Amino acid sequence: MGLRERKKLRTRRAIASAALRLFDERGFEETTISDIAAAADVSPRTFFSYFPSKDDVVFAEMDERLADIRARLAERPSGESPLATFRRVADALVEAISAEDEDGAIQVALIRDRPSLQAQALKRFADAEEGFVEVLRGIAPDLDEVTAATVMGVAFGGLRAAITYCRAQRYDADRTREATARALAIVEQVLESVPALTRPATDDAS
Amino acid sequence: MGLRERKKLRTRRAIASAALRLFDERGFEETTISDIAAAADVSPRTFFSYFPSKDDVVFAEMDERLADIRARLAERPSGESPLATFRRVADALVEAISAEDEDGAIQVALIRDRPSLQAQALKRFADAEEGFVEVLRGIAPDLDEVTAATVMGVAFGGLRAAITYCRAQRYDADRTREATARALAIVEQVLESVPALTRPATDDAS
DNA sequence: GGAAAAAGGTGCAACGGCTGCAACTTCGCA
DNA sequence: TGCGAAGTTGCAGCCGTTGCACCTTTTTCC
Repeated sequence: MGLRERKKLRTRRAIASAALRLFDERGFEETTISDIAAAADVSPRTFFSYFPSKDDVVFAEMDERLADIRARLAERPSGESPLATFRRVADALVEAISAEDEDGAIQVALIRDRPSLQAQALKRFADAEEGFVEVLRGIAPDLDEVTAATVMGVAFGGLRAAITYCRAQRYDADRTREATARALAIVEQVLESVPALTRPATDDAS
Repeated sequence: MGLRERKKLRTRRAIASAALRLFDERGFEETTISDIAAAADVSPRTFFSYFPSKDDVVFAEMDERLADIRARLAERPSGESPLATFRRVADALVEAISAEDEDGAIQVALIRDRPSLQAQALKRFADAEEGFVEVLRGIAPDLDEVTAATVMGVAFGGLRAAITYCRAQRYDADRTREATARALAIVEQVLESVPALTRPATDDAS
């Protein structure tokens, strides 16, 4: 990784953390792009070469983790059942959004309190779901498409609802893990009733 | 209903349909608030006393129907089981978003093709779900909260995924109804396995 | 090591969504 | 008929966002 890329990453992080800090101190709407740029020591114009919008900077970290998960979804051990794959992805998702550090906590509060950010968080979750549906279609091509979409909607819907609940209740990371584990137990019970999901996968190399 | 209110409603409809028509003709981003205002014969400033944002005009009709559904959710026949209530709400939801008229079709296409509008549609769906969770808490106070949220997430998640699929596939209203019926069958099978939902409701008058 | 090319940063100007404010007009009611 | 409330409008302004042209830094290739 060259000097250029390292510097870019550092700048990106600087902008994101400056933004989070300012959002926390004086509020999201009360912070302008100029403020963020000044705090991160770049020009306002430069902000937009790192993030496409002010909202997106809130999701900077989450997007990195989601990209990771998506990438790792491809490296599925051949023959693994869809259910097992889902379990892995679900665990990773829960970890991806558990706010351990200070920036994470600010981000969670921001999203919880702002409807427009909530909407964008939901969209990201839906996109993750869609990615999983694609994988599932590859694994179980005999499964009817509406059924596949519905079953994944059920799975991700349950998980999402549990996470949203934990956030609304201001659960910490530990209690969140505990609650989502219970939610996943319910969801998995559902998934186990779909035969196509528990089979070890046909594994055509499509 | 006085002259005043009738006139307001007429203006609201005029703005909404002018907007949809313009979005269809020249595109969403290419249409400005001024354009819409001119087409609806009001001042640009007035637009914002009817809709809080340009995006919201796309959801004008949907929001009316969702408000209806929410209102009717309160008039639940006493003793009806949560599952039966869900069925009613789900049917109403599917109807609420089935695009029968031309404006509806434009609206559906707009949302399908624009990520930011998709996000807002998801938010509306999530809000409907939340309303249902509140009702469920009233009906079945003995049901654990995480479980209640998860189960409703499962139900609405499945329904939402099916609807999204139909839209992506450009299904017409009939095929959408057929596909969502299948999705609902899957979802209801899940809900039937939760004892608290099939009981005719405790009906404390909370 | 140095020149050319590529990539990144910056300032400027502009557009458009959105808001507060202060008139002005219209409507409902007594 | 006249008064107060509600609705409409224009204005000025903030801010997010973008295209463009110019400059600086890094990389690449000889």
